[in-house]
Amino acid sequence: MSSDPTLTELEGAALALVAREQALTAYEIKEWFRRSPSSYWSGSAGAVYPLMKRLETAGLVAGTDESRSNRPRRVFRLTAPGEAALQAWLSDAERAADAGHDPLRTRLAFVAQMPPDKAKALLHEVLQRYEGQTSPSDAAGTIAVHKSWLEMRRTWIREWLARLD
Amino acid sequence: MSSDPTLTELEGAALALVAREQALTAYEIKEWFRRSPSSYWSGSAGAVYPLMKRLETAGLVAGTDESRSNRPRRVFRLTAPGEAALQAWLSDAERAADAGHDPLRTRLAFVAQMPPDKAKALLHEVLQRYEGQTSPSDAAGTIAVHKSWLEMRRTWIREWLARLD
DNA sequence: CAGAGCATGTAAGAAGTTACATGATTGT
DNA sequence: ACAATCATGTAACTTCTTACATGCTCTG
Repeated sequence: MSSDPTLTELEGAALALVAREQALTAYEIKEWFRRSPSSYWSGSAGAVYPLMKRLETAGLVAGTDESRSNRPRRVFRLTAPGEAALQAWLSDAERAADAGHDPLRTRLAFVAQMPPDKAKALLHEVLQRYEGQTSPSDAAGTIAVHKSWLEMRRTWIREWLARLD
Repeated sequence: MSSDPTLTELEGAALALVAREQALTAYEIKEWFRRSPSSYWSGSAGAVYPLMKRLETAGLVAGTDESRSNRPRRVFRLTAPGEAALQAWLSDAERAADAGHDPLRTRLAFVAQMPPDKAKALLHEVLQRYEGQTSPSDAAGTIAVHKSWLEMRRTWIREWLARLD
């Protein structure tokens, strides 16, 4: 940001959330990030409140004060420039094709530095942790993506377990 | 870091690289990160040189000055505590099970906010970009992981293309 | 009506990015 | 010998994290 129209991943996701729900407070957006299964979206107040201020300054969201008592309550809605920026961010194929950050993939890249039984134990434990995931209550589309992603990962891990034998 | 033994992902990967190659300079590590297919590992000097200094201060690598002329040249090797820290980092199942950061997954989570033809176009372009990837010259294990990861992703994307029809 | 925890922030610090500086080395 | 680029950093800035402050609102 900072007068550059390119959104960070956090900013883009926040914008997409506001678009989906029509109207959200910074707190609600923060909570969504916090509940997400990735620690990349840590959902800290120190990240989200300033982020929404940046988006508002950039004119991508409009905040209205909807306090119903003395406590301030700022509700954000998407603006027309915000909708355009969101579409550009969503359809950015270069970003979408990036390999991102994948702690398991990184460790597999160095699996030769581990004793084989430790490597297999690691993969088994990751599988178990995948099982233990409770699907967070969220929009149906988000849940479907996470479910199919988990399924893909399980297949991938089983393939590597077989390869390590 | 900062006297805490828990390594960041960048630190762990740097340590694993040093372990794999026996002896590396900060420059060589930086270049490895830069060539990686993920922009998460941007491979900037401003990240890697201070990082290696941190690892050395923490006693996880030992740097020796191997200048052969006036130019300084610092070569890092793994220490015994470094080996222990590396093994702990590699077999950290909690980190490995984290969903990490995945730009495509994030966009799919908000695919309902996109016009369907735009969504399909995005997935097709990501597939094309995957094709265009030249396998970076690196250790065989790293290449194998990236190849199988790409294959998994292609399958996943084709599944979503079918679902969007 | 007292305590828990909800909601809105801010402050200090960590870790990364881009951009620059500077000297060494290499190719022509 | 000159230019390109390799290699080693450093400086300023951005963004995120952790930790705190503060007042509101709900529940027993």
